[in-house]
Amino acid sequence: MSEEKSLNFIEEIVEADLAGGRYKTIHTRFPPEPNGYLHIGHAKSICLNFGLANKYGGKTNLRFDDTNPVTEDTEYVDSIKADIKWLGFKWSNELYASDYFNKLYELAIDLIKKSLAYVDDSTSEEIADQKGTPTEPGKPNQYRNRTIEENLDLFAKMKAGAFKDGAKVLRAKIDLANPNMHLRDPIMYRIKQAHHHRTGDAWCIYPMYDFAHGQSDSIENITHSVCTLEFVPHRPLYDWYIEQLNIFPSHQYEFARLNLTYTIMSKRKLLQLVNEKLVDGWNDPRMPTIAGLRRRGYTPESIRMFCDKIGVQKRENLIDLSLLEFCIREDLNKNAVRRMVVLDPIKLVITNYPEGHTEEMEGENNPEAEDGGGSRIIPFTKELWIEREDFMEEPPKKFFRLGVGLMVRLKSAYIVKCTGFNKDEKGKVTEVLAEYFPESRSGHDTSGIVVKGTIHWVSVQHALNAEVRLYDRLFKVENPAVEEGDFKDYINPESLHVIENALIEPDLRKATFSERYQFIRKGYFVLDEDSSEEKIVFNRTVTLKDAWAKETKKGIGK
RNA sequence: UGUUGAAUAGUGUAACGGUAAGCAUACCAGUCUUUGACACUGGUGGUCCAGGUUCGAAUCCCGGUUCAACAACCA
Repeated sequence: MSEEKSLNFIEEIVEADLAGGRYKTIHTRFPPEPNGYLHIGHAKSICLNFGLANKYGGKTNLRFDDTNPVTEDTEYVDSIKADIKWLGFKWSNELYASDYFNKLYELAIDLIKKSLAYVDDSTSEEIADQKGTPTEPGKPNQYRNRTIEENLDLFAKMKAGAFKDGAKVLRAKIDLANPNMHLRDPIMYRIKQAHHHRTGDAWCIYPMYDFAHGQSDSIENITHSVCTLEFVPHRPLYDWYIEQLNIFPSHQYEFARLNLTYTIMSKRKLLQLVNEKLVDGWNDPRMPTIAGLRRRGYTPESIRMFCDKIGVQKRENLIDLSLLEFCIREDLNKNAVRRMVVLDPIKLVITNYPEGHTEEMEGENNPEAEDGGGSRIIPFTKELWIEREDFMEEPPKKFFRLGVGLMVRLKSAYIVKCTGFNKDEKGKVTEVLAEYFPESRSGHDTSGIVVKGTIHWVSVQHALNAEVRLYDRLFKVENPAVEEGDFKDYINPESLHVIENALIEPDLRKATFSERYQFIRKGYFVLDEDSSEEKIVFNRTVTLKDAWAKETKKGIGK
């Protein structure tokens, strides 16, 4: 019945490898460097790596690529683990590149003994100079001819701490004229007198990415080492080390990283936003981090759905934020509890309703659920808060809300007809007057009146206060990464709008962190971690689609 | 001026020499509606360019164009 879903190119490779007997089972890994929080781009990689193993019955390791002690920290290790779990994936082994420091050191010695590595005393500038350019070959220096014995001795001294940072490096002896810059005697080890978050002060030499990653893959018997496109030029080096070392042949495959409109995906830039306090930490709800999306109210299901929809390919891409928004709406429409909240209130007085009387209205929790998701009680009284934008003194045609003479249904309650309004001395409307039709009560409507519009409301007497944070896109341009100048100049100054005193229906007092809410006609919301007994805080995850807003925008355009 | 990779509706992604080039989203129009939501219906819109091979090309070959990555003691 179900349509055959086509495979992505990596799945095709895996199926061919399995079918051809190259491997009996596959083994992938997710290898973050613990120097920042995971973002939605990592989610793509996580879904791919874990998804591959899940689909083909293999395993996925979580391996921290912690070979640079100066940028890494256990705070990041912890957040990364929490985020992967939250996304719904389980790793087979929790491993660290630093687990392999001894092994890697031995492999380096092996290369020295094979005359394939040497200690170089040049400064980083000298090395850069001698490397040439992509169009000009590099030149060897005097250190390239050191004897095996001398190299062995020097490398041992490097490890023992005999030299200062930068004084010497260990380099692979490959080909200074290779058109691929990565093969021009790449650095394998550098000296860093730095404290490592796991190995402490045991080491003062640390392997470079290229001398650690492939070997770590190999040690773990990773069959398919999947990474992003910028590592394509590293692949010959990845293969070279494995071949010269004669170790398990892991293979590297590359896919295009995720780019999303109106945001940035560079860890370096995200860190900058955090450090310069342009956002409220790594988990600011405007951040594209997993922690930020979680706080914003995104669900793991919605992010997985998104990753599934964007596919996996080798071409550069820039995905519409609207696709991510579609995914969360899709999920939340089915699962969010409906509640009424007035963000920008104006009072509605029902002049023919008895003073001091309260009626208990029943409102279904979720019309998308089979049974309506159950229901809750909503108190109805003579004075209600409604949304200021739901009343107009001079309503345009097709305005299905309130204006003198117009009728609407108050959601889950009565139909009312607007009879007038009052203004203050400045001309601002202070209250809207209406009459209700007693026989139009929701569920028992015998009035025969048909209205086009339904609006939400909250009883003045029963409403509670809450802070509501409305989030919008972090940047005002589609692709801040390619704009001229500083990316921070393109931050959207209106990315956060705080409503201090929104009026929420009383049932929301029971709001929980795990529940998701749809504030009827306003959007999807989630309780924020800043909430306390005294103060309720909601974050807007995403708005509802709003055809009327488009309509009015078009009107303005004319 | 080098190497490597990539070009299919606005965006993303299928089609593996034989489909009227499919799907999703976005957009437009309409139906429905006690959420101007959801749901449903219809629509606009595409193979980077030029040659060649072939009965037949998005797909193979050949030029060209455009974009991206690569010259960190970062990963």
